[in-house]
Amino acid sequence: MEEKLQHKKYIDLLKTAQELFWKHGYRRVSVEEICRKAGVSKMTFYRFFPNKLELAKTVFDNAIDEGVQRFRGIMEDESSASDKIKKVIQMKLDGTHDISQEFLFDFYNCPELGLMTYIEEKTRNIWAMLMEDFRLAQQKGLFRKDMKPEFYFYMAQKLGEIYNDKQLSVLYHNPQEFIMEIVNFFMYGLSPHE
Amino acid sequence: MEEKLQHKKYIDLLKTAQELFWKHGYRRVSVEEICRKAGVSKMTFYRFFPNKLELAKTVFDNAIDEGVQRFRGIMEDESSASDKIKKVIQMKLDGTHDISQEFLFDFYNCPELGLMTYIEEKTRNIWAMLMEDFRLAQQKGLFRKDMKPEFYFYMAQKLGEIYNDKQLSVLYHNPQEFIMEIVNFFMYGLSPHE
DNA sequence: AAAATATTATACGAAATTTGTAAAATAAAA
DNA sequence: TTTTATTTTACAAATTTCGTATAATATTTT
Repeated sequence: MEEKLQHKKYIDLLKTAQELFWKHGYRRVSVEEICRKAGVSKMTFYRFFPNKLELAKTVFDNAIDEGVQRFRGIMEDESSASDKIKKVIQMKLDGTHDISQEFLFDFYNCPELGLMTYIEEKTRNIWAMLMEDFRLAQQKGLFRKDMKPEFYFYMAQKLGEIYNDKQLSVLYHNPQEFIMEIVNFFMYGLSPHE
Repeated sequence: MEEKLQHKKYIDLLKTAQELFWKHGYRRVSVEEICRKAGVSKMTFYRFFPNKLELAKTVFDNAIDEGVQRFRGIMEDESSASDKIKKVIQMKLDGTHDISQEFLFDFYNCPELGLMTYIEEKTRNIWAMLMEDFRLAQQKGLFRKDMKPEFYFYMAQKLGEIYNDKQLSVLYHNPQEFIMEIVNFFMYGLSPHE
């Protein structure tokens, strides 16, 4: 039974944990709560994970992997460059796939040592990987060439924060309108289009 | 200093508490967290509220009062009957003003005794009050007369649940579209309009 | 400035929650 | 049946949270 991924209970635990962590962060969620909601006993939990922290790391890793996969999927499909950007942005704003701020905050500010370096290292690797992907797409002519990839990702990162800004969001009648404003600014800057 | 409402700190505590309770429910939020976020020391907290539970009750009461006030505001303004209904529905779907499910769940399932009866009693009173308001508006010809007020409120109550149904929501491209579908169904049933 | 008041910082014991483990009881599979 | 997987229950240790007491600091009032 070395292959944990085969076990339904293992999958259930991961899913439930992500759901709760995404919503409430790391510290607000207890192991027992996860077990209860996933319909798994605490004992089997501890057969799959040595402790709560390792569970969180696994959830974190999987989320990153899935994110990278999605990103590549978007990059490799047939759509136009602007569509690609839109899709990436919408993925970020969606929230269910991207890593939740709530979770990241707890995860990062956890007194347990080694977590910050863990996240930083992981992030650095992903960062380099995505950067390379972007550079390739750029060479193929998908994106403006006079733009540093780092800047693109930095701005994409900022979108989440902007989107969560209450002060700004009240200016729009609904979330969709707000998203489109952000996307459009990101796509066309201040210049008119079409 | 009998008038607590005059104190800025008191207001800050209530606001912060509601924000956190609404998001994470009752049990996940600690007094210290509220104090920290509100920028108030724990001591002053306990000068305003005897304990966490009383704070929650106050938050709850205020939310209900504000809800009733909003409802009456909508009822008394100049707009058409259909606009009134739309506004009430949108208020319910908005979520920031309405009482959060997360909070209500914890609040209700709390082991502390007397809470359920507390909520039930409070709810019963509000219910009667709103019912009377609705009946009056109905007499003035604002709403269809062959409809029981109770049914109207029951359906309005159900809207929240429907709106939160994931299975249904994926059928729509964005939340706004989904809301409009619900509103329209509520407004016109199956018959075409305009 | 001095006195009175409001607020915070810190420390603390008691209660409650959470963690991770152990052993016995059930259920499922070989 | 025997083996394996899972749950239930109980538990000690660690952590968190609650609510209070006391001393220190800031703010207002006189």
